[in-house]
Amino acid sequence: MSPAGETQPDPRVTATRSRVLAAVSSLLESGGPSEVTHSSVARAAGVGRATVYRHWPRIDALLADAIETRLGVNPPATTGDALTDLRSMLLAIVNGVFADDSAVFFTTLLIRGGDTPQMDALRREIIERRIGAIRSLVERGAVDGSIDPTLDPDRAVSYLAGPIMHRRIVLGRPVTPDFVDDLLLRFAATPA
Amino acid sequence: MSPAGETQPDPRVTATRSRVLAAVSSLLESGGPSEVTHSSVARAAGVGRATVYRHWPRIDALLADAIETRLGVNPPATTGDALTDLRSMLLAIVNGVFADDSAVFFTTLLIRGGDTPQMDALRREIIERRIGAIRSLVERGAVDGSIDPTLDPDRAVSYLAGPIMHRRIVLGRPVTPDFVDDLLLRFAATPA
DNA sequence: TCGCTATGAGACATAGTGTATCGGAGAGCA
DNA sequence: TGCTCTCCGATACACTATGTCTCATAGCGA
Repeated sequence: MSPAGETQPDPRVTATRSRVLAAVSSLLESGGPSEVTHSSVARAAGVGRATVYRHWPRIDALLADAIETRLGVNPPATTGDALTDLRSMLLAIVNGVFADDSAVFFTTLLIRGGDTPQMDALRREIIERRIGAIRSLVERGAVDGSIDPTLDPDRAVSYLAGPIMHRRIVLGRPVTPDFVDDLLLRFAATPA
Repeated sequence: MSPAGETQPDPRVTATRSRVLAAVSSLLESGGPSEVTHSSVARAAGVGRATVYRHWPRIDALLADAIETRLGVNPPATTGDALTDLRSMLLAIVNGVFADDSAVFFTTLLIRGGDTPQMDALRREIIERRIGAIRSLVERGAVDGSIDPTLDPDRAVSYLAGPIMHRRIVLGRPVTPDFVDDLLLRFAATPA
């Protein structure tokens, strides 16, 4: 018998779900959110159109699920001093949310964020998770002395994530570790 | 007779054009780019559907025109030293591209930027105009001594515009003059 | 093996899209 | 004022997309 209350999901369901979500990812990357429709997704996934409607009656939910599976994970590191941790945190963000093929997911989240409660909740959650992490590191750094104590944690978030986002999404140029280091040196590190 | 070669535009054309573009702006603000269709625009503008198709056979062109009329103007100031000018430039950007009711236009430009050559050209032009202005001010400031000479003009653009964009679009919080001042002090001003 | 559930295929009404046509109203000019 | 030309709105049309429903089939768990 399966563990009490925990029913094993039907492998057919998980199979179609992953096939569909993979198709959504692919469509989102190649053509943006406007290309993601029930029909196009069904065609791309090799799945019946009615099946897509069954699982995700609304497009928002479909987009939200696809975005979540892509941007959901975010492994923060907690070793060393706060500045070092902040550095690896920012690099993780660069290679995660702002990675070449993930940027569309993030901008979609931003622009479609207010469309539906589910989407809005996802937007808040994904953003807040990163914001909170940066914020607490800045606060810790003010104590252990590795980060400028006059830096307002609330603004620091924009100071640090903003330039990365701008360079990647507005300018469409790569964000190198050197960029992040210079950013930290100018903004966050304790002045000599 | 009208001036050689320059024919005065038909007032009917300019009238419908402005009515339609106003409707697009309104739809874009209230519901985002996905709400902007030939039908919805025609309905909102009180104009025949065929008329919209006549002027803008493609939606991209319609969006591009609406975005251009909104974000097209950008009055830069050139008095005082470079840092002062940079400050007023950033404040102009805050009250222009990133103003409450203009932010959608900018994000639309970002996400739909690659859709069509016209849209892409507009995106480049609008961004480059601001980028170029900031860049040249930073270069000037390195000479007149008001801006940190070790600041790479290329990166300065992201350092300055990024945080503003992040605070406004990602966090959805207001960008005050004080925010800009602190930003300039930390990033651009010559270290004491 | 057997019930149960998810799926694919298709039917269906409805709504939206893009194009073409046509009469009427307004602009420009003498 | 009267004339011509252009633009507009309305309508028709073929076509595609959307959302819902039904039903036979195949794979699942026991």
